[in-house]
Amino acid sequence: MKDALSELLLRALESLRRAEAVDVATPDFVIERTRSREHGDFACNAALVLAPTLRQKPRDIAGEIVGALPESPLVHRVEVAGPGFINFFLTDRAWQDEIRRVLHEGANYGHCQIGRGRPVGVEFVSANPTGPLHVGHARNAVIGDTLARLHAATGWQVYREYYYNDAGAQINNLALSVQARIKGIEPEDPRWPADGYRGEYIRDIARDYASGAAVEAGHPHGDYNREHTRELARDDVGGAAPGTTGDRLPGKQDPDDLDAIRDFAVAWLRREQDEDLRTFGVEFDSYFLESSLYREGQVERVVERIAQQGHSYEDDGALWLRSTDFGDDKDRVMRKSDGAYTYFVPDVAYHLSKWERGYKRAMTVLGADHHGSLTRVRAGLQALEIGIPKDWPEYVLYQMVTVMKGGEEVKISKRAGSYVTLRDLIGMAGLDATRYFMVARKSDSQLVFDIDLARSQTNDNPVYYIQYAHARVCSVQRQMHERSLVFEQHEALKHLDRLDSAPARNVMVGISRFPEIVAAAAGNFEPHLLAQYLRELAGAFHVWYNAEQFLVDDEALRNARVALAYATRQVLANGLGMLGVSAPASM
RNA sequence: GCGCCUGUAGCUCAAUCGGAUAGAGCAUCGGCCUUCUAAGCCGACGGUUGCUGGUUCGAUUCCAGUCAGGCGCGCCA
Repeated sequence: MKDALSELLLRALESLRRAEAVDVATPDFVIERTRSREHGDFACNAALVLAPTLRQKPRDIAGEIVGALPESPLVHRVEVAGPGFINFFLTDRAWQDEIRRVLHEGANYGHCQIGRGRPVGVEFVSANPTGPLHVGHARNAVIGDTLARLHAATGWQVYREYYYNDAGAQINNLALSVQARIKGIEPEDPRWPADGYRGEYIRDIARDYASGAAVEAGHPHGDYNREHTRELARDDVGGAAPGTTGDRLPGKQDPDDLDAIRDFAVAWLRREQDEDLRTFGVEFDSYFLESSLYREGQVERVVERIAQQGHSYEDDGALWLRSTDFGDDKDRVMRKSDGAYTYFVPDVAYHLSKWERGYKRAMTVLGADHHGSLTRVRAGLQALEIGIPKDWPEYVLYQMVTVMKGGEEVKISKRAGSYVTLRDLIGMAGLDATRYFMVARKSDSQLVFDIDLARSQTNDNPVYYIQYAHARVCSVQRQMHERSLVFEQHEALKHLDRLDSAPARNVMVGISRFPEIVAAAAGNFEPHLLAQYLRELAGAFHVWYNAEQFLVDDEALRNARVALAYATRQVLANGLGMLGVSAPASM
């Protein structure tokens, strides 16, 4: 709809330019929905934007533009208002056409081709396989998955990827912790490893290892990026290649075989994370293991390349990245004096891999507590001097989640082992509510997840409000069936002019916003716009539902109303689908 | 000390890359079920957008400063 108006304006400006009334380049105007009906349905600020360069009064310019606008069946009238806005009042026909479009396009309504099939890599969750997923990962998972769905809906070829930090000190720490448990050492024991993981799950892993139980850590689901899958197939963790059914990795029972313990523990935790994510409706196209970067020499390669480009230096026996050349506030160690690499070097190698795999657009969903690594990774990528843009990859930072229960904050601490897991959260709040809450607000504000509130499944919970609207339409459909009323869509669409009430009109206007919302939510990495919008559309529907009876005797009127109800249901279903929230037929 | 994020109604949050009269829900108070699901609807109450300046036709939005909260600043990951 916006596009149609934009087209009209561009034609008006073009004809003015030919008449030499406006001799500047097309201004960077915006067309937006008005807040108030008095100002029409859409407003455009083109005249206000042009005024300074043309050195004319905005209202005069607006008048000229309006005079040059071509006729359109969508536009009822146009007026100049306020300081120089051009306000469009649309015809009833315009809204009715949109309803026809919804019913015609069905599940595709709201989709667009902005992405033009280009590949985009969405990396999210990427939790260390050292413990169960917690509420922070839940927010990450929902934001990432929703962004992935939104990008798919806007015409991008989406690849979901999970990066496993399965190498380094923390994994060693995991192995030592499990080993201690195998040997019956408790965290209070002086022999317990320093900074060992104290969580109960360590005990579970130890028990399974000692009993010789097998663990499968494959990922037998999803559509795989074949080239990448082949690369990962050389992986040695658990012997499992993503995309295969996964190999069974039995515990060796030997308490002194630290390598075996490490592999078993990582596979065990990956399996658990996979299960949780699958339950959560989140799946990945590929899993990338940090260990593969070391094994294939990619980390070395990055360091050498940076050195070749003259962006590193040695000091105190360590190798440093001159990251201050690229906007960091201090230089960073790449290789410690003991020869080990610091964590961000494999991160750079990993992102280099993404670049080489052709992700001209890549986004990483990252908790705000890791935002420091962002500058370092980008600096490292710049230091490679291979033409990677400064702002690549794009990061979606989300602020911390605090969990409230019984009026008290539940501390999240992986080391202490006392934190609310994703599994707990879903168990308490339910899948739909958890997913909805996690994207219902901007990712850059902190989120307080009140477990008591979330589990009280009442009208406090906006997800029910939305689902209820969907279920109500389904109920109307059932009623029609019971009363042997027939809905003929083709016939109904001829009578949409009967939808002349204010509540019905608000529903139509609300529906027509959906494509704009989807495009904005995807383009700005703001999935909360969609969550918010669905609440508003459901609200408009409930108002209309209460204001007018749908199943009336007048057949033409009845069909018109049912058509609008079905269109509403379609948009709610499409939107909920993008959030990964179910759209129940009855409640 | 430096960097990033946040500050909007009693509470939880919106506000479409600077737009016109800042909107919802919850809470409080008052109404609506012989009609398609009352998990709903209608009405009332509720604001100096933390504070002070600046930029301009216009600022919750941008800039500077300031106050408050969160996160991060390691040869940890």
